Amino acid sequence: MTPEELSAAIRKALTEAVAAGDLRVDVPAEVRVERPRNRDHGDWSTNIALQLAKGAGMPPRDVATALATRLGQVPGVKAVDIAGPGFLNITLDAASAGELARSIVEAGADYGHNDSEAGHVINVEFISANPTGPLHLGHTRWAALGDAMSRLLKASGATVTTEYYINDAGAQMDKFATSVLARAKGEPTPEGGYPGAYIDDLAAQVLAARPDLLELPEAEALAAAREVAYPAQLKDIQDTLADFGVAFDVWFSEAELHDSGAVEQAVERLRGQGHVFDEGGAVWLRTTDFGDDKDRVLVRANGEPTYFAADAAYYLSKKDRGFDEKIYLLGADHHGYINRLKAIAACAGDDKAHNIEVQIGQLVNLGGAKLSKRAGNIIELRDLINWIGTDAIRYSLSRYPADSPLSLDGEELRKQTNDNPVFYVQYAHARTSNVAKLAGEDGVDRADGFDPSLLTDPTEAALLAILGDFPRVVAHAAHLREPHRVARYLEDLAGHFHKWYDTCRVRPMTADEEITDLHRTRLWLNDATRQVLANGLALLGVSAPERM
RNA sequence: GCCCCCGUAGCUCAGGGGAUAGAGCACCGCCCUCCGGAGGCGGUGGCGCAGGUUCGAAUCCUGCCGGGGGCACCA
Repeated sequence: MTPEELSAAIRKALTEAVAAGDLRVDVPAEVRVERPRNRDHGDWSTNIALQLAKGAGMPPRDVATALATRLGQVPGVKAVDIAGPGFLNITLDAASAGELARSIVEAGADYGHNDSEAGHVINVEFISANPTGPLHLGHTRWAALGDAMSRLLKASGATVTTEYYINDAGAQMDKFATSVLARAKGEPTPEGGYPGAYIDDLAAQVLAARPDLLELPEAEALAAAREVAYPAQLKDIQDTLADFGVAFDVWFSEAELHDSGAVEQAVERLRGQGHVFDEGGAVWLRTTDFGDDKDRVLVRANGEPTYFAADAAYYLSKKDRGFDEKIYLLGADHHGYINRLKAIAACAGDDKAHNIEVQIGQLVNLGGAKLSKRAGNIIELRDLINWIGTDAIRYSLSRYPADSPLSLDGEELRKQTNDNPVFYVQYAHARTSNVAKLAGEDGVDRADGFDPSLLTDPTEAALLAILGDFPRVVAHAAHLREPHRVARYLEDLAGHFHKWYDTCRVRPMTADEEITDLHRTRLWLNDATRQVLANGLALLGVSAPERM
């Protein structure tokens, strides 16, 4: 019996109790069952009686009693206890609970997938770093979390497009080209330009591609520098992300928004919506109508569109491309953008509570990292991958919510020990893999038998319960956009597996020992655990090694 | 000044109104004739402060204290 089935059974019991006149309440659409912290409280528990007591005008324990007698009759339910103020603690038959092991193995990589976000068409934009330098630590948190979040939403049935907005227009690109050209000429980095040895590398590439560079007129030289350096830098970003396991569906160019006229069109569309006004020679968007603390300029008095105008055009592009929900994952330094971005949505006629969602990732502090001379005393993602490894970085960043400031220690993350939760989880997966491999060599074959009533050990009930919780965890994490819940779940699961492993042997002890259904059934449970560990790690973009 | 995030064990952090507040590390004890000891079992130790809402608050509200971040016709 899965928790979903149990939840349905409780609803049915409620409906029957109401029909019989034992209770007078509205039956809620959904009844939540949860795994109690304390195993003495059964396999599953629900506080539904406490929640309904007020509406029913009865003491919670009386509501619980009315439900408990009916629930006790349900096949697969072994015991129902009323505890504390009115909790219902439910224990399942071993046979009923154990069926789950087989259904997980049969579902395979699909186990955990659910339809809680079905019908949602979502655009997830993250990182969107300027292509004027390498990715660094500041981008890495959202690289890990944004990618995991997208995977979670897909697994929960949403239609998801991931997108990287390339800020390849405007003053910072001019500064970038100027910096590269200066270094190509052997001149010092201009005031306010981009420092760092990577600029020298780009300058060398420009000179290699355009040996005539230094003879060109200034404007042409600048254009040439940009033509070579920009794609090279963008490719560096793309290659680094590929190595980090992050693949974007769309790389969206800001310059194209300008070149195609989309920015001017956006201004006119917003004007048509009635939220644009002219003042002091500039064109403004009245974002204060929708919660912003001041109105924003779209077109400067000198005729140049602002960055904000491109933001508006970009939002409209997302809207036009059919994305009902637009998720923006931004760094902490962008928190001032929340209100103005939401105001764009509202000015465009959208619902700023539904069509746009902005999340702010707080800063990560990494101890022990060497700063990059190449990029000018920042911590480069490329260096992090080489130093710590993709799995450890992604996992470490994925196990904390984005909105909490975070301090990590690089040397700890390098350790292949328990200081490092990623190894705890991966090790559990490697163990399940090894057990499966050795059991196969022993001649234990799942196909020869499955008798879940044999899974009577308390560690087996606990393991089955947490395995059954996985789809709910995925759905919940997707709904809240909180991938860290999956990581925490995996650590919990790994712990339950290790306890079971220590208590219950899967394989025969000796070659002479007869292979029984107990061996086979435990192998089903081992393999179900392995599957869930693998599925969970996949959602985080972390590998599930068979050997470590 | 105004706005946002965060204050939970010695450290890094979970905990979205419920039962005795959890995990890893650190520290102190145990457990391999047994599938990987990168494991398991036990112990020490905590909700910044003050009010409020509630049958019930780490969780929701208000104020204060402390840490981080943000205010633009920059990008």
